[in-house]
Amino acid sequence: MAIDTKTALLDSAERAARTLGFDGFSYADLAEDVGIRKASIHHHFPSKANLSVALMQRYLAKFEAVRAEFDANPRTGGAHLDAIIGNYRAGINGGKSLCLCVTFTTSRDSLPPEVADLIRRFRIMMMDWLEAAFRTGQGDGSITGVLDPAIEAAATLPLLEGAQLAARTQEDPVLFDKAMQLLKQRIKN
Amino acid sequence: MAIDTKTALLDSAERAARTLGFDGFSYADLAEDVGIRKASIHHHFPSKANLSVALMQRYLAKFEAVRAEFDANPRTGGAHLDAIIGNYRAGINGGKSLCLCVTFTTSRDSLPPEVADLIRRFRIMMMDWLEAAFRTGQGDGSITGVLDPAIEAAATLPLLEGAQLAARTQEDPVLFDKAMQLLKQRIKN
DNA sequence: GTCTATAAGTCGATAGAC
DNA sequence: GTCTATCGACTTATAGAC
Repeated sequence: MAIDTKTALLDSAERAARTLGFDGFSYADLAEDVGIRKASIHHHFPSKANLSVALMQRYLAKFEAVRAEFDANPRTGGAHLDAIIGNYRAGINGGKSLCLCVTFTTSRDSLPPEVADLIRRFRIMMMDWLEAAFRTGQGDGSITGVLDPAIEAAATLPLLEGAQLAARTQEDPVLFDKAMQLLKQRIKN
Repeated sequence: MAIDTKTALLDSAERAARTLGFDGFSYADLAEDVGIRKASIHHHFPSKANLSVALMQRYLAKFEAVRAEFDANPRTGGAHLDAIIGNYRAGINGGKSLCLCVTFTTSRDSLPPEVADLIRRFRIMMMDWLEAAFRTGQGDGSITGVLDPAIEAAATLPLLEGAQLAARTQEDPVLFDKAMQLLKQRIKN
């Protein structure tokens, strides 16, 4: 899957962080998973704090790209909202995984301030995408009952993250779907 | 504040877990906070796994009592929903803290299965309270736009937990309030 | 019930050879 | 860029005196 060692390490660390939390895995775990010695990891990521920043940078960049690609063609607001929900649904991985923002938030104080800032930027980006989706959906009729797109977005991002948590508590993606049911009913594509 | 050492340890551990995550504090931290030696903690809680179960048991019992007390007198559905939102709002502690269920969920796999079961019971209790609130509010007109109380509850619990996360990301309780704005607008007390 | 002392292991991180 | 070897700090946990 991974072309180079650095990418393999990021992949392994992201998987571990989203499943066990950032304090729940060690360089020894990564070393075993990737197949190198743990001292070698320090060549790519001098410190674990450094690794946490790299993880969050890549995560933000990935979802900025996802959004940009989806924005390339014109869509209904409902289609945008559906796509965002789909991304969060895919992120739970059968109820075993959470958004990196969620796991990092629980250990916020042990992480470098740069991570908190990247999470803030991720949330602004996602909130902006959601607000645009609701505004478009309000205009084209693809989302019902929209009064204020900004207020809708401010409620929807927490709902998406909370729905991932719900699924994770019982390792059951159905709990994610139940949490999203009310919102999904409002999409008329 | 705490009468006995065991309670003081539970208080300290709960504060630490909700702020730093369960993997983010050690017996040494508790010892310093409570003012005893770390070996003495093992007399009250033989292992850290044991402590995690005790924390979750007390947390569940506390909120079952909160609900029972609030249920003692008849109220509108809107008043119930308001009370639940108020409890979660109080739990964020200025944006520094999360619900124990949320922090424990991120380190789910490192905790004893009993904890996962207690979280499940906590969620069932809270979901039941929410559903009753929406059902009552549907009947007495204190909550607008309720079609299916069960579906509303399934979306609201994740929203409450997600709103806590939002506030925690930037240590700003206003983000909790913004997340709850849409729901709060529907309460007509 | 709290203490001192200590075990046995893991943690992130470094030095230096290849 | 990966390795072996090792460091010092920290982790949970135990034994046994008081």
